[in-house]
Amino acid sequence: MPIFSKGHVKSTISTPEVVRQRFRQKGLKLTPQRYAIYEMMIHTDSHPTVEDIYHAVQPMFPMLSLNTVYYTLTSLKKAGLIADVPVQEGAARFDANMDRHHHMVCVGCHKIEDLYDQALDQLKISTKSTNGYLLESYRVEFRGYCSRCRKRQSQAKQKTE
Amino acid sequence: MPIFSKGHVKSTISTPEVVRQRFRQKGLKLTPQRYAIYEMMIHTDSHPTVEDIYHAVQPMFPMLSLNTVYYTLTSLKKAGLIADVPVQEGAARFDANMDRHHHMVCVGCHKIEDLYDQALDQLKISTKSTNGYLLESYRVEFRGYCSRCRKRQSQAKQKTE
DNA sequence: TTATCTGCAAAGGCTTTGCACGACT
DNA sequence: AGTCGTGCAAAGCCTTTGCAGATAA
Repeated sequence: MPIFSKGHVKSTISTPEVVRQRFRQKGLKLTPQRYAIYEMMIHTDSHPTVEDIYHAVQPMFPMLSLNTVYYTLTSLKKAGLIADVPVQEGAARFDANMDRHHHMVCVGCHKIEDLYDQALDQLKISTKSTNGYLLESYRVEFRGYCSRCRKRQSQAKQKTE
Repeated sequence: MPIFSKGHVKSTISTPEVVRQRFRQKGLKLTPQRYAIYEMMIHTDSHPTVEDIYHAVQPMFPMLSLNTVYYTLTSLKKAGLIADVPVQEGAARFDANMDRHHHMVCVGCHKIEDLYDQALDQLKISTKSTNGYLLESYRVEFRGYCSRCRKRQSQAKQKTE
């Protein structure tokens, strides 16, 4: 069963050596905590919060502090190994998937899923509209209801009918 | 001189009566503080933060509390009279321009400007990509450098050459 | 009159900062 | 050896909550 069923081939391969090299290349020291955090990030597409990451990694490092998670995420982000997910709902969310993609946010359960769409990757703005801006990047965020929340809604509706 | 030089005709007209009616329609009480806050919001396109609004209105109401600004903004948002600007940089930003539009964020000075572009208002996603989501809305955020920051950059570059 | 709004105060959540010890290169 | 990372603690910023008095409808 493919990890990505949507026709997207993940470009991020992570063996310990690859990770080690990637860190060295960016001038980042490779500590066990960092390795664990980065590994965890690579193997999820759930766009975890700092707390999520902390609770996922902490069992392996009982002494791990939240602070270190913050620090690590900041470092990884500066190095371009992860990105923060542009959603404004209290806690920040992070994403180790650096392939070009966009996001769908479920209004019901606040889940965030990746969206791959070629057309979205090629948006063009007429220079007339940009008011002198030199635009370098953009992101598209879709909002709606995920399949599970839709099911839940229609069931709740049936009951009241 | 037109307020909107980009071909956009502002649809929000605000006379005191219109505001009064709009509030009543939404079941909002029209207090002097609220009126002042909403008026201020309507007459700016700077996407102010709560603090910005507070400092703009406070001179007229020396007793005004930040709390009231928060409360008012929450009420106005629930009523659909304003929207929060989807940018995640510490403080929330608000916008009384409810016409369909998108935003350009300046990476240099963090200014936010409106972007009107018909093509952006008609994005379509193939249902194959949506993984069961029922998408209801979306927004596009562009990032880049505004004309002023571009000028500043090129000047700084000249000096070092 | 009554539900809402205001202002003050306090608490809450997320994040950053300071510092000394420890670890990676 | 020296720089960077870790953990603990404290502080910071933005926002929400609680409550009594005031006010718009």
